[in-house]
Amino acid sequence: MSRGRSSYVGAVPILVAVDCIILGFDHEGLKLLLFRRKIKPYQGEWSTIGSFVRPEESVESAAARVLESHTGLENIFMEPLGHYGAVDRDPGARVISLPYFALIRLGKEEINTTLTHQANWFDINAIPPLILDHNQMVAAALKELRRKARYRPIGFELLPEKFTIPQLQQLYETIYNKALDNRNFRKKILSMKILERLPEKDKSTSRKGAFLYSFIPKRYEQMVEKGVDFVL
Amino acid sequence: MSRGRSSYVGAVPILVAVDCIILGFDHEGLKLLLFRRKIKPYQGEWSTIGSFVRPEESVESAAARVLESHTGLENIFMEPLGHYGAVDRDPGARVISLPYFALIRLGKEEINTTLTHQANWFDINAIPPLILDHNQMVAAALKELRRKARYRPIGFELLPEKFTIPQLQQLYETIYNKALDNRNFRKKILSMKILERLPEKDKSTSRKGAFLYSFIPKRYEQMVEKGVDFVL
DNA sequence: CCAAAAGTGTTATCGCTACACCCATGA
DNA sequence: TCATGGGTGTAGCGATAACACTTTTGG
Repeated sequence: MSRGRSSYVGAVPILVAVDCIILGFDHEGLKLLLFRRKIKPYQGEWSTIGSFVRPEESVESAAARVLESHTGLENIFMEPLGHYGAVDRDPGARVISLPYFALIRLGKEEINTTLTHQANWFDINAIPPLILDHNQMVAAALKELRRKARYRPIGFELLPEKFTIPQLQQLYETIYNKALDNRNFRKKILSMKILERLPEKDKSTSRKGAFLYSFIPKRYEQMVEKGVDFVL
Repeated sequence: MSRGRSSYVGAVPILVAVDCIILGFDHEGLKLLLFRRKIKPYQGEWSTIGSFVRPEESVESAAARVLESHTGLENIFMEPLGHYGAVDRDPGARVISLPYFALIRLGKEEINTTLTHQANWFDINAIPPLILDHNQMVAAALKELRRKARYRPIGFELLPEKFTIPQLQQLYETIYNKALDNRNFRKKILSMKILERLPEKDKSTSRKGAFLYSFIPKRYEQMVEKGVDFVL
């Protein structure tokens, strides 16, 4: 009982890390942000980005700190993704990892800020071998993304504020890896009444131009609450 | 670098606990298994059952150990349920908790074995105040159970091997807290083709008797994989 | 005027919902 | 014989899936 405030005599503390699986979407498809590891073991290899949880911060703020310090982004959609707790998963020490999965809106700016720290966006279908069990974590994140996309509208997190319906369709097609009928897609997404059509058009991808839409936050939230079976 | 095999200098280890949220189902409804806490602080108060993760065991096996040592049950359906990592959640020490949610089949035997350790089954609608953030964990477990029940067949975990359709319907009614039409329920569940009708009847609840069914494991697994929107 | 992407309707089918009565049996 | 829970069918409606052509406009 001589170890400060702890009354849990005999319990052995363990290193706890958070790892961020950062996904983004742009015209080329779904991307994963990876980093060259800065410490040993496995220094220099590709890895998701993580950090040990510090005594004075919550697990959640550790994850936010990691994301912010490597991308400059704050208030990002993040969600815990289980835990990895095998005894020998990390040869450097016994470490329990709590991965978070983050969805970010890809614009040109974000990509630049990250290129500074030995970072790179990888196409989701061409992920290199990663250290430890990180490939597993990425696979879990992808599975979770697909699950999520099915049961709730997604897009607020992965699309810019204004987007076109073809863009949204492309996002779903990328996630499901499957072509969708554009008439039915439009019908279904519009019938949810979570989109507001703006007066502007995006002419960057066609001569005709596609109308821009934005999510109606209130209705979007209602849909998330209620749950939707968005099989396409 | 004098602390053994760790190459993670400066990282501060933290106590990690697992907590088991144990749910069961019987003729009276959905139940939660709670225990009187054996250690300080909060000794004697109602709590889910937990333990610190030991250096030589994985997180998962810690959860299995806790469940086994308090109920005698092995090979139970258990699933991690996020994590609780606020700095001051436990006044005894900085502890990160990794709750697991377990579903067990309630028979008379199980109840007896647990009554020895200051344990009690509580109706899910009458949970007493629990220590720390355990009420939150229980609420999360319930929410997860409802979510699960909607998106995949459930029942393998909560029902005995042989069960009747009225029993299964009652399980869903309890989970959703909502009455269901028995014709439609039957139609839907049978159309999934995951049930096999046995030649026997259970006569314990009616003079006529209800046919016993069992799940067809293979088809059940397929359904779980594929996902179902089981809104009733 | 043409290439390229955006946008638009209809029909057939399927699954869901709502709803009420007969059946089997033990006491 | 009667009380109790178990078991069954159908019709209407709404959602989904399949399917091809017109519109716009910059070059």
